[in-house]
Order: sequence, then C-alpha cells, then structure tokens
Amino acid sequence: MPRRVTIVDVAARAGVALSSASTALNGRPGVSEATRARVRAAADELGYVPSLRGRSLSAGRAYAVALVVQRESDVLESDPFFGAFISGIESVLAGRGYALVLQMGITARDVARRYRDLSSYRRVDGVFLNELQVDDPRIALLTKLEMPAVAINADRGIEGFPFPVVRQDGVAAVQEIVRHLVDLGHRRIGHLSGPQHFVHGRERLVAWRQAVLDAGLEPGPVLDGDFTYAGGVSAAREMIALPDRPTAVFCANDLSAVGFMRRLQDEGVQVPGDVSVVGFDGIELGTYVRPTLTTAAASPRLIGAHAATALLDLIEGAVVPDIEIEPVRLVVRASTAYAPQSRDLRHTSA
Amino acid sequence: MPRRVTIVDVAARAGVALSSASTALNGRPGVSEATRARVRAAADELGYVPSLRGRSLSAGRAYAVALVVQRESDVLESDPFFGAFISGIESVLAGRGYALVLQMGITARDVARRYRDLSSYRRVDGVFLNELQVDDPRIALLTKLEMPAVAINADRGIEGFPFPVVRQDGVAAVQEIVRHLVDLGHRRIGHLSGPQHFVHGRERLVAWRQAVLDAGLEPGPVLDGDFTYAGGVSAAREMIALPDRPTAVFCANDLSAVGFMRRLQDEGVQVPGDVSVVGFDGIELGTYVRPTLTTAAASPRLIGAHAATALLDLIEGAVVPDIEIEPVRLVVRASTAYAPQSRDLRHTSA
DNA sequence: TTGAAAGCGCTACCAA
DNA sequence: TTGGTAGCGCTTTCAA
Repeated sequence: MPRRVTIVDVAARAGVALSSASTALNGRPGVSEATRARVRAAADELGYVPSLRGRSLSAGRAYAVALVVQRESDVLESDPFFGAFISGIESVLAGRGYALVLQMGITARDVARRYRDLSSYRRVDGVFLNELQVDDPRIALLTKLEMPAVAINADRGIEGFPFPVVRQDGVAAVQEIVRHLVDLGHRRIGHLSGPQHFVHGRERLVAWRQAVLDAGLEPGPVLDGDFTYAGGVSAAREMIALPDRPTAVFCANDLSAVGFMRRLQDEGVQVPGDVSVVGFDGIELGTYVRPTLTTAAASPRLIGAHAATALLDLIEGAVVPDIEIEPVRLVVRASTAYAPQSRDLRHTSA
Repeated sequence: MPRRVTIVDVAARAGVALSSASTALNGRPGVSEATRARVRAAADELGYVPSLRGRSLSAGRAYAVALVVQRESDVLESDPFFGAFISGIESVLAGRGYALVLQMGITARDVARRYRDLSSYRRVDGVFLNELQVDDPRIALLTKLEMPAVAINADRGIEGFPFPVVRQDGVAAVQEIVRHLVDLGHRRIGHLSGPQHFVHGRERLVAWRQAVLDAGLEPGPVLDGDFTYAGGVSAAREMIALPDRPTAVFCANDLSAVGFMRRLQDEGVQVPGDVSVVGFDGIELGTYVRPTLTTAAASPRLIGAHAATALLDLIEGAVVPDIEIEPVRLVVRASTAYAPQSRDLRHTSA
C-alpha cells in the first residue's frame, strides 16, 4: 500500500513551503495567485486529500456533530419522524464536510452520559437538541459543557434560551384542527395527550384547550397518552368506558391516533361515524390505515436541514438567529366527518 | 476555560515519563504495577480524559464506523427495520469507545461517493454492508479501498466472499410459511416479490418457489413488488385482474404486504377469507393492521449487535468467522386462514 | 509573499 | 522497567 499523500508531498511537488501549501489550499489570503494555482495543480496531480485527523488535531475540531436519541430500542422503529429528520440533517452535513454521529440512550441518565462523553472525548463539535422536555436538564448540561447546540421547537416562552432554535409552529395547526372539527358540528372535542413533560406534548394540550375555549365550547375529556400506539389503544379503552363520550378526539400524534382508532373500531365504534379522530405529524402510516387519518403535517426533513445549517454556522462562529419555518398544516383525510348530533341537527333544522 | 488536561500533565503529576504514562494508561505491558497505579491515580485526580484526536492521529484510527443507507429520503421513514438495527449496533459500539457515523445516499453513485469519501478522509475504520445486491458493486469498491467491512446476509453461494458475514437464515422461514399455507389447504400460492437485484429479494422468491414445488404444487403467479407499501398496492390491483387468482400470497416483506392487503380489502376481497396474506420481517406495523399480519420475524437488533462486534474485532485485527444467528421464525397471526376451496373440500369430505 | 518552526495530544520505538 | 524522542498531518504564528 503506497504511503498516503500528505500536504508535505504537495508542497514539495509545487516547490513551495509547507505553510504556503496549507494557506493556498484553504483559500486563505497570503499567497500569490500564481502560487495558489501551482499548489492546487500539484494537489490534483498527486490526488491529495487532506487528512481529517491531522486537521482535526490541529484545528481543534472534530468536523462531526451528533444526534442523541432517547428511546426504548424498539421505539425508534415505530417513530418514522426520525428518518426524515436525519435525512434532512445529512443532506446539509455532507455538503460541508461534516459527519453525523448517531447515539442512542434509553434513560435520561444514559443520554446525559452520552453527551458528557461526546464532550470530554471531543468527539463532535455540536449537537442537536431534539424532543425537548419541560425544564430539560440537557440545556444546563450542554451549557456547562460549552457544547454548541441547536434546539428544535424549544418552548417559546423561555427567556434567554441559550441556543439557537429552529421552530415549526404547531399551535396554528391545532387551531385549524379544532376549527375543522367545530365546522363539522362537533361540540364535545376530547384530547388524547402526549406526555406532559415534553414541550410538544404540553404545547398541543394547551393549544387544544385554548382553541376549544375560543370556539365557545367546554373542553372535552383528556385521555392520557404517551405518543405510542399502545398508549392510543389504552386511551380508547378508557374513552369507551366514559359516560359522556366526545364525538371527536384530537390525538397528540399520529402513532397514538392510529392505535386509538384501531381499538375503537375493534370495539365497534365507528370512525368517523361515531367519533372523528385527528392525529399530528403527518407520517405515512396515516395513509395506510382506514379511514385514512386527518392530521397536521410537520416537515421533519426541512427542520433537519435548517437545524444542520444553523449548527454548522454556529460552530464556525457565526451569530445564528432563531429560524422559523412554514407552520405545520392541516391535512384533511377520512377520519373526520360531521358529528352524529350535528347530522340530526341538520335534519331537524331542515 | 482551563486548559485541557493532557497525558503530559498526568505524567508530570505521577512523576514518570510521558511514554510510561501512555503505556500504563493503555494497560500495555512494560511498566511496573506500582507505576501503573501511580499513573492511574494521577489521571483520576486530574480528571484526565484521553483526547480522541491525538490518539486518532497517532494510532491511525478514527474510532468510528459507518453505516451508509441507500434510500429515497422518505423511505427510511417507512422502513422500521433500521431503527432496531442501528440500536443493536450502537449498543455494542458505545461500550467499546467507537461511534457510529450515519450517512445517506439516494442513488448508487451517491453511495459509492460516500464510501470513497469515508475512506479518503479516513473518517471511519470500517463499515457495515447492508441490504446487499446481487453482484453488489460495493464489494469491489470496499475491497479496493481496503476498508474493513462486515456484511449482513450476504449470498451464501459466493465463494471467497471478502468480508465476514452475519447471517440470519430466512429460507427456513419461507419454507415454514409455505408449509403453513399448504396445511391450511392452499394449493395456489402466489408471491409478491421484492426487487430481484437485492439478495434478500431474490432469496425469498427462490425459496418460495422451491418450497411450493417441494409441496408438490405448481408455483402461483409472481407479482412484481419493490418492498414498498405502494408496490404492494399496485400488485394487489394486478392480482385482482388475474383470471386465476391465488388463494394465498407470500409477500417479500411486511410493508408491501400491508399495502397489498389494504388494496385487496378496499376492492372487497376478504383477507383472509378470500386470500391469505403473509409478510416477512416482523415489523410492528403488522400488528397495527387488521387482520394482523402473519409474518416471519427477523431480529434486526441482534443482527446489528453481532455485526458491530464482528466489525470492531476485525478492525482490531482479529480473525472474524462468519456468524449465524437463530433463524427467522414464522409468526402466525390473523391474515392467514383455511383456503376457500379447502373449506368446501372439508365440507364435501365430511 | 514566503518559509521555518512550534504546537495539537497521543503512540511507539529505541536506548539507557 | 523507564525515559527520551520521533513521528502522525495539519494549522498558525512569526521572521525573513
């Protein structure tokens, strides 16, 4: 195996000093155009590829960023959000010479340890802060570690949030959802919640309640969910036992909505005949089921791309403003229809 | 910010030479136990963490491995196999100080470029070779690049395959599937295929045909699929138009099976009443749909863990044998039932 | 504008 | 067993 071509070889070939070769190759000012051209030519002829390792040690950078996912091992499987998110990140990193390091942790302790290790070994130059929790301990941790980070959909209310944030508003979509249901004549609109320690779980609950109140209605029952299919199943069981059932339920995400619908149907409750169901996320699964799921379509790929751009800019010393992308939008499909009472009303009033 | 603690500090604190500190810390022979203990103590007191970068440059290793996924951006989303596979990989890497670099490419050219870049920049020490194709060009590429690799479910037939292979046999499961269908009285058993340029696509077709022949039956129609939900939908449309429909169809994977069932049901064909359907993979989605999908459950997490172990061993210079894990096993659920004719037969013969 | 040289933090070789 | 030292490949500072 031939020895690797180094910048020393390039400098020798071009007949210039090592330092000039470096300056020329990196497009830094300080060499004549003639020299620069000569060095570039030499590099090309030799097939020179800069060593990440040498550069990394010298420049004090890893040229890599990390995404730490906190999941039960099998949940990444059923959460299709990540694929598109990662793909968006990757599309940007690749073009800028950075790599994505993916790590997984089960518990919050695991995750904290992964961040600590990433930091102490200097494995990466920055991280994505995804699926934020209320008072997320990672924020203090990363601040302490002085680790550059970009947060996804952090709570809007926090003053002096220490990292740039990429946001896609979901509140307006929840309002659209509720309006859609109200327009269909629903008067008793429940919510299948996500875990309230998640920012997006809480945000959706709060937005739902507010939107229902804004419509002059009493908020329907809140069923506890956890963003999983199984959680949706249990919630349906719970709802069926309720004395005064809602005619429509807004579920905090698609996966739980699908479990919820599944169980309702298995129990003989018609969707949307008896109960309208709405999800959130816009995952493909929502089009596989019957009825197809009315939902609000987020843009994970776009979020990933913007977050990656922001993180690299931040690492490279730029001042990065918060980024707001096009809001989540309502996608009406077949799981929502006129409320049963409403049909009666229309008949009576006709 | 205090200067980082380096091995020089540790050596000074312990009152030994830099080289002895390195030797002691890495557990290499060549220092007395007393010295080793003193160095370790000094390292602890100082909170020393070895720099990956220094070590990386010096040792000529990246302490990272890569998984390059070839997908349309949105397909990773709906292919839940990867989550568990990655989780299995990660569980091993973390314990051995390696990181997983995840890259994505759309076309085969993209993917080849990613491998080349990983190699020329020495970003990683090895790669996983997943979703092998027939005469996969990556094999020659990685061989040329002298990149250590571990392949997943490579074709058994290849002599002198250049990399260690982690295998989970799927052929026996296909035989189980066909036997299961035959036992249910099916005599006309079709196949919804995967792309034939994939090793696992071809293997499942071949195994299906052989198993049907072994049962003394004529292989039913082969419907072209591509492992996607949409492919399953089209195949169902195609099958419905067929003059002589099969009473059972073995689909090359779960995702296409779900699309296939969906369309059949939308067209009024009962599953399993009119047609029994079987998938392959054992993804969670198969339990979300109705009827729940009979399938063969692979073990992506286990495969990932074994592949990671093998790859790290290989990188560290060990001779790594091929690994065979427990075969894929049939999981009977609700999408398979007695063949319609068979019911009649049983009535007549009663 | 160019070139020499000092690190970055570690491993590994070779004397002592 | 120990300690000095030469790299690994690059960036960057400082003279020339």
